Amino acid sequence: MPHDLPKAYDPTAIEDHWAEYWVRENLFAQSAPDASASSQSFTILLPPPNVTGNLHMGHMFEHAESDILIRWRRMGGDRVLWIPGTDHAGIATQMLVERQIVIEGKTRQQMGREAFVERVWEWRRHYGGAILGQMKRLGASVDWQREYFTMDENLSVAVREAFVRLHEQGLIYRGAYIVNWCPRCQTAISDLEVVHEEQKGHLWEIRYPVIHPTDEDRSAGAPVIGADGKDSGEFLTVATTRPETMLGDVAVAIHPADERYLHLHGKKLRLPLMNREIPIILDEWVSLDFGTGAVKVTPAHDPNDFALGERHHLPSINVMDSAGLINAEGGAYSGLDRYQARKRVVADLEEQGLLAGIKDHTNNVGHCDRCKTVVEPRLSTQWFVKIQPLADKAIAAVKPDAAGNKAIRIVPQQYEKVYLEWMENIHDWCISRQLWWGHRIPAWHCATCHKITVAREDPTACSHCGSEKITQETDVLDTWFSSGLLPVSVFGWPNFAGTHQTLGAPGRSHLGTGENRKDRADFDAFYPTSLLVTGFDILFFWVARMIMMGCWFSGEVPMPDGSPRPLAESVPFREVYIHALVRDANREKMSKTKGNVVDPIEIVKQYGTDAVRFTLASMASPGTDIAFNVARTEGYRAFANKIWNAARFLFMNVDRAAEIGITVDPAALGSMPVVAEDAPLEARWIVAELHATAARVNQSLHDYRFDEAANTIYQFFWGSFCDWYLEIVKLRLDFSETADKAQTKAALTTLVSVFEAALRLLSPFMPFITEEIWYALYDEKPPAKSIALTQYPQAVEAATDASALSQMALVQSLIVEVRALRKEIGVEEKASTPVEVRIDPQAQAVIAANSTMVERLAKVSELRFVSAITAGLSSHSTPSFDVAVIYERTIDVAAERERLAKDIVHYEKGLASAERQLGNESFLAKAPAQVVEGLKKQEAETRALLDKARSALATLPRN
RNA sequence: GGGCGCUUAACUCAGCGGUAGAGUGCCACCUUCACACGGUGGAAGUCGCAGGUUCGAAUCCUGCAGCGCCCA
Repeated sequence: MPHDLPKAYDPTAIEDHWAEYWVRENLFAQSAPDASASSQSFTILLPPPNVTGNLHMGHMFEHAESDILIRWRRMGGDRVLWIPGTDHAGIATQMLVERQIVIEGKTRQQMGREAFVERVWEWRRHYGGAILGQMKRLGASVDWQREYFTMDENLSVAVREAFVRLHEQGLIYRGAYIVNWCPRCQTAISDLEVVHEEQKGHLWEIRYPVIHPTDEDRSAGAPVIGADGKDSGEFLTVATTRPETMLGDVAVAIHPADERYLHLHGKKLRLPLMNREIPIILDEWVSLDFGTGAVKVTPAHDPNDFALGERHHLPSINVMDSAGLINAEGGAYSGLDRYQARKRVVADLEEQGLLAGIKDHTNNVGHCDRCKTVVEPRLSTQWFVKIQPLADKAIAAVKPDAAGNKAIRIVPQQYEKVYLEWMENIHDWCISRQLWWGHRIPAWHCATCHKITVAREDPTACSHCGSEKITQETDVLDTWFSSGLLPVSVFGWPNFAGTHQTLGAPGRSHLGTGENRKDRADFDAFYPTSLLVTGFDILFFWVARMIMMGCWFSGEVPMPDGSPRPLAESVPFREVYIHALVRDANREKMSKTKGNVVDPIEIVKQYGTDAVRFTLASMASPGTDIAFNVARTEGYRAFANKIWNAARFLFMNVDRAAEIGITVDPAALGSMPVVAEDAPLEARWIVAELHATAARVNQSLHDYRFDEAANTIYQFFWGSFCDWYLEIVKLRLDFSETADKAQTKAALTTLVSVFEAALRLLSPFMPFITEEIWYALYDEKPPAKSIALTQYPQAVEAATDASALSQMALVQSLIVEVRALRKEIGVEEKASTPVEVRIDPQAQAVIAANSTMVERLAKVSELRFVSAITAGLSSHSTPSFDVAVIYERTIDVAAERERLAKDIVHYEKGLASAERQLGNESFLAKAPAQVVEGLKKQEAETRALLDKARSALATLPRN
């Protein structure tokens, strides 16, 4: 029998083996069921990690939680599917490869688009998706056969179909707007890719000379305050944090009600440095309090100014090129970098006496999330999705309906508000990126009629004028455009029948052929997915986009029976579980710059995957970030070791039993253990505890309380099973000639079956060690290919043995008191002593029936039941009994006196509190009866204990 | 500026209306034939502060202080 396990558990010795085995055997692959299948499906789509990324603690945490849920559901009998994959991460990947080729002395421009993209593919084939390899090592029970990549052919088809369809629906437009522009990456980026950081800067106050009205103005009836074309000698002072943008100013705005400037209504200003006349405009958006109350308007370089410009029909003057250099529109400053230009502009203004002041000012400066370059708001032509129609559905999906039902439940619920807040204030989505790596926009510009052709198949001629002079749009789509589609695209959309038609004609007849049904079998079986597990920082990234796009496009796919798909069935997932953030031991956010990043793989190497998973699970309480501390992991490595050694103990006994012909019936394993009514107390107790534990764990997991579930199992395994049950069962495992073989066999059966069930209970949390021991338990010939494919323990109501629980509690209490007494009076560890016990008859029967337990676990040589404690130097009292240890040794009277005095204070306090409440009529009148009863009982018990402690103190010898 | 969260034993966190809990750490003793990644026992908290509601508050409400996050 290969039961000879090493004395200490070494995770590194087994984990690689099982990780490889699980992948090799494709144990977690899942296919669409045939029509007769009755099991419920439980599906999770992995929020796609960045293909350039490496696994960090946050991933490991997210994957641990997902895997626990997935393994738990799988063992619970659901048809489980967890789909892994990666995101092509446009900017990040392009940057990474660009850096590589720079080292080789090349630029992507030199290489050309096609060669560069091929180079990126090459990179991705060799190095991409390191995270997935790490997931394999960590045992994530995903279906590797379904691994996706957002640039895959089938997913690209989905992206193209989605774009074309939105375009057909009038929801995609192209226009010039202010976008966040990264001068380093040379592309537009989304609001969410901009990281704001507070920076100390300045607020420059600049005087703009007020000029006299021209003839033209005068003829229009404007007030006259001086000679034509000359400065009036008056200035309007504006405040700005970016003085260089004044080169592109087209107006200055003031609040119409601002009394300081009433006389300037209708006037013009001369823009310093550029000598351009610009109007003073009135707009209520201007804040009276900020700066001077006058705002320079630069529509091409600020989103608010752009909006102002639109309202007031002002031109936009773009003074900067894509690299952040001042262009020809910037006159004398042309060619300067934006910061050089800032210095020069300020210096020149000062020289001309137009700088009114410089104030310190802390402002939030946007940086590119990828390269940390300061983002420049820039006017450029981009592609947008008109988001409101999509957002409306996405709001409806999360908001409770009239009956209080939600198509998507967000857990914890507080994030629902955050989501709705964001979704209700959403802006049109800029989906174009000036990159080469990504899904190229399927639009063609016509050189003849200048119109745009958008098509599913690459066109050869303009759809408007037929000209063949067409060129494809160079921009690619935002990565999230493709990741947002994943919930539908991974299940085959739109590559099944009934989707190549426009809205308004949802097919019902497309399901007629068997082939079509097969095409969409995955979709029918797994959409909507059950759950998305992700961090709150992703709420607006994938979660929001998946909901918008999932609802939009799946809504067009009829239900399997041909009926229209309701909202509740068109959502991409039914629940979103938002997990906490993992921080370092000092609660600091982990970051490369701070150097406090904990590499999960390193920790795993030291402590084992199971211990790290268990740490993460046990700390995953809702609403609190995890301060990852290896001290906890050390504790759970010890836990793994404890289980390991419990297994060794078990195997040792199984082997010894086998020698005298006692074996455990395999039929006793694999389900929930039950026990005969006349079985020994510890057997009835441990089985009852197991059922209670299973019930609690299932409930906790159902509530996403990973911490409760983990701690419950920990308590059971270590506290109940190892500390008590194993110690007691040693009494029953008699392998001698004279042994009662039936008793030994029964004990062994309970021992093994409870342990086996406990392994299954623990398996989702610690898949490696449980797999290893489970195989050993079955002598390497288990009834399934993996413990992960067995049944999860489910509590049976009838197994709730309250009397076993209370009787065992009594026995445990007596043992604990005797042990404490022995310590107090200094009994040597090895010595056994008689004890006196004063106890009521009913409880005495319980103790008497289990006397061997007490004798063995408390080192008692003789149990003497008495009507009052008569012997012994020291006694302990509990509400159930008094107990004294008989031992001939002088006790430390002073210490004993101190202990008793302390007890007395404690009891007095408790008694006073109880009496105060019981003396309160309104308490008696208003508190529930059971609370009053409980308090009365407690009062009586405390009083008795107090009396006993007092008399014990009085009888102590004087010294 | 708007919103959210946190403050409980030395540390990390549960508990969220009925006389304070866990893990780690700490102290003492113990190498007992599963385990020293162990066993046994023990010490340790006026539950951030101030009001209020309640028979009763760590738990509900209000204010304050400190810490953190998100959005603008």
